[in-house]
Amino acid sequence: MSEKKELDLAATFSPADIEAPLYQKWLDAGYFTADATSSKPPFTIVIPPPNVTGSLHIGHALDHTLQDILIRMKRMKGFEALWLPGMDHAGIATQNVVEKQLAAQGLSRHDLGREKFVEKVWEWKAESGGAILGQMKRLGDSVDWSREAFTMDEGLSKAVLEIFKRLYDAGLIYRAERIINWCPRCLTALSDIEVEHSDDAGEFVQVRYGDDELSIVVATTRAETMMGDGAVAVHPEDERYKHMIGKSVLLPLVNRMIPIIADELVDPEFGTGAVKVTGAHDPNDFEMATRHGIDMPIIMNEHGVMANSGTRFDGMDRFVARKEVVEELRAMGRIVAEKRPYVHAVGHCSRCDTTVEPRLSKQWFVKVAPLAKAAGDAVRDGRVKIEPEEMSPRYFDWIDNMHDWCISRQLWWGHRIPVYYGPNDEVVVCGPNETPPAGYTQDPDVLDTWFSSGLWPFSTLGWPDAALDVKKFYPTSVLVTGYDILFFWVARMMMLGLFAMDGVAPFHTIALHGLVRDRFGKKMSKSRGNTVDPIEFMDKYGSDALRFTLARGANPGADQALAEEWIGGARNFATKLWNATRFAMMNGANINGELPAFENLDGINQWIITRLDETVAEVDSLFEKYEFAKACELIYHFAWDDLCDWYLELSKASFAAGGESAATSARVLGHVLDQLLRLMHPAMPFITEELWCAFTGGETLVKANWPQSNPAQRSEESLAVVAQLQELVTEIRRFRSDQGIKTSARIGAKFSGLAAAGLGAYESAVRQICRMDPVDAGASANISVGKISIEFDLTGAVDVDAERARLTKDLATAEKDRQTAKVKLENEGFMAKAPMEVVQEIRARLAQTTSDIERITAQLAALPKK
RNA sequence: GGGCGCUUAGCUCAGUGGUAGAGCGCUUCGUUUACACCGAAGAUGUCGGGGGUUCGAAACCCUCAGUGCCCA
Repeated sequence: MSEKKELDLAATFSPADIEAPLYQKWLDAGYFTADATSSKPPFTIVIPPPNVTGSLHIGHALDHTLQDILIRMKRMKGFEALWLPGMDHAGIATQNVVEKQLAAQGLSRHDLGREKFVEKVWEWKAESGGAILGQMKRLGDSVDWSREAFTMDEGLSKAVLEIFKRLYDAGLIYRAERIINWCPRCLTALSDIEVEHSDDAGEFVQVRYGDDELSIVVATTRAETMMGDGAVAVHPEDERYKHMIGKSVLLPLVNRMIPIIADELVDPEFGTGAVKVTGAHDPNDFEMATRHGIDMPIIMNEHGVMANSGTRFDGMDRFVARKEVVEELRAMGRIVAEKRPYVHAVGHCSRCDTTVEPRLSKQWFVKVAPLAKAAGDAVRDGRVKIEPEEMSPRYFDWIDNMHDWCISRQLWWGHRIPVYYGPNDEVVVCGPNETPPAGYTQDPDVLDTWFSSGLWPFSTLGWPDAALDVKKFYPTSVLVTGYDILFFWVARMMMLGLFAMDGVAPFHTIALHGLVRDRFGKKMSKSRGNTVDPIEFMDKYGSDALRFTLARGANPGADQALAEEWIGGARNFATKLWNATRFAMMNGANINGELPAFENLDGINQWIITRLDETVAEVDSLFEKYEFAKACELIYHFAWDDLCDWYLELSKASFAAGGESAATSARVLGHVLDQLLRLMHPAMPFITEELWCAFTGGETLVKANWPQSNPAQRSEESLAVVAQLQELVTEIRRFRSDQGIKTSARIGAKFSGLAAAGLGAYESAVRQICRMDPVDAGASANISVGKISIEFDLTGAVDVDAERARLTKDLATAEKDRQTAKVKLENEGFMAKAPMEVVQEIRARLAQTTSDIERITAQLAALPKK
């Protein structure tokens, strides 16, 4: 006998009451702490480290939810699951924030000095980083806090020194004078990828260089840089200019003679076909100037202010100078044509949006060719898979065409470059535990943040020391991140990981998700004012609801839209589950003892177990394929439709009957609920834990076994039985609805043909769900469903018109379907070429619709005439 | 300029050859001791346009038109 449990579950699920205590329970129990000495197979995810000065936005919530789903599932599957949390020091961004704080007090970092300033940044890191940790806990992230890492930690900094030294020794790091992207506001070099191009309105002017003797018209968008011109270049085959090649022209304003050179890089179709060559301020010009040995005077200072040009423009901002230069040239009659606005691509600093100034400068670079080749090959030969695969062309485009990587930054916050210069320009690179010779001074610059985050999958595990963690958990299993940082971060980890770890890639799968957008699919941005706060949503609907909404929208590599009411929908789902569990507990659902033998169960019980098994198998396979949206969709429909709408309703008669039938249903329901809660736990950890513990008395779902499919416990027949029951019940409900009979009203009805249809055993279930009492005679209306007919004893008048309208509509549908099937079967091509099972299906459809038509026609005829 | 996507119900999106789907929204009815954060019933689509392949196309091919992203 099943005993009824005392219910200690409130009628409505209140996330706020359970979430924080449950998270604390998990922490106290140490469930998330991975054991490097375990014999279990490892499953590792390193978190994409959020920027320490930021806060988690909705995109992080998505990213973390997906990782937590994988980690929790693998942990339940018996893996030694490690989800390693941490943060990134985010050089420029963080330094900017702290400098802004200082500026509010009227101070600059130079007022403090390097050491004091860095101290300040650490203080800010402690404050800001703490907020992020709190947010992660709210989300329920099952990360191993004992291994929390920060890119500026001692161990991770050691990894930076080690890898720098190794790369340098391998000839893959070098120092050179090159054109780099310079941000005149951040006062630092930037890598290509930290520059964002946008189409801006500029100007395009054609300027006559030269004098009476020889002149040539060049086209430019940056007139102010003419002070730094070293030559004029034309295409070698350009007939217009061929005769000028090798001669010199007068550079106006500066009054210097510069040569006319020929270079294939010049596009004769563009502008006038003649371009100025400003080697120190343009990457293409730099290439040409280098090839031809042309002077490259630097005519701007680090702030983007004209300097050392020897003209009156010195001291002017570059944009002011541009205007003034054009004005003066115009006054001189040297402007041949002007186009304004001229829309062209202009680079901006990705951190502060200042227009980037290409600048000749001595910097440290990583020679990427061999690293990028290895990183590309790892994906090409299948050692690393990109999910979804359609994203890999982007990866190849990027990695196969990468320029050398400028890694020095003129900042104070970051890993200081471990290079020391001697009195005679000797260069010494120091690895960990190495000290430079006396009298050497260290390079003042720091390294690009991505240099250290590129080491993340192994620096966090204790590398370069022979740490237990590296052995156990490297390579990591899967990297989950947004496609927007495929180049920034993922490519870097691939290159540095393969280099440092002897060709072993840092992960076997890169699972990419998309961006979270607003309800209309528009990108979220502060300027649009359509950003949302994940914490606010968690406060209102609970973490589980937010997580489920995000996971349910996460199709691989695709952006997803998000609207608040959809989170409300997920909250409703949580409440539904809550109440289903309450119902189950009220009716004695349990997991005590063996499940009754499958073959002894009735169709309804077999059916729900079959459906459960199908769902378990499919959800498992979908999660393994990073198909989060589809997996969640299946869970949702199994729980709500199959379990709540049908199984619970169909079982009510059984529970009401008591005795053995109630006991069996209680045991089956207990099993299904137990397994379902396990299956849902990775996506909705809080509510499932709360319900499961209350219901089973168990300790935790975190460490519970993941449901396993058992195809032996499936019955095709039960699927057919319940499909028939559903059709029957739906037809009766439709009749009741059409007749305006309240759902709550009990009516008399008599079945015939139930046994013949194989549903004899389920009469009480149908009566319960349709609220129909047995009655012998006195039928005032009847309907039929297949071979079954139901006579209703309606006290009031039957609404004949409503009934006729419905039957007429059904008849039309059936006739249309029958016609479609008939046309197909009469089509010789179809009969000759369509596969057997398709033909069979259409034949069955023809038979079905034919009998439907007969039945409906008879019912219509039996209706009282008006 | 190059590359990659997308266009399916009012909105956001699934759906890779066999009678068009989901969530939210909408209409009607309803407090039946799990649940009104609910239940039942219902309406809604020339699957962007045009060609082609096929017995059969939302799906495959071509083309046009919109639109988004990445790179230059």
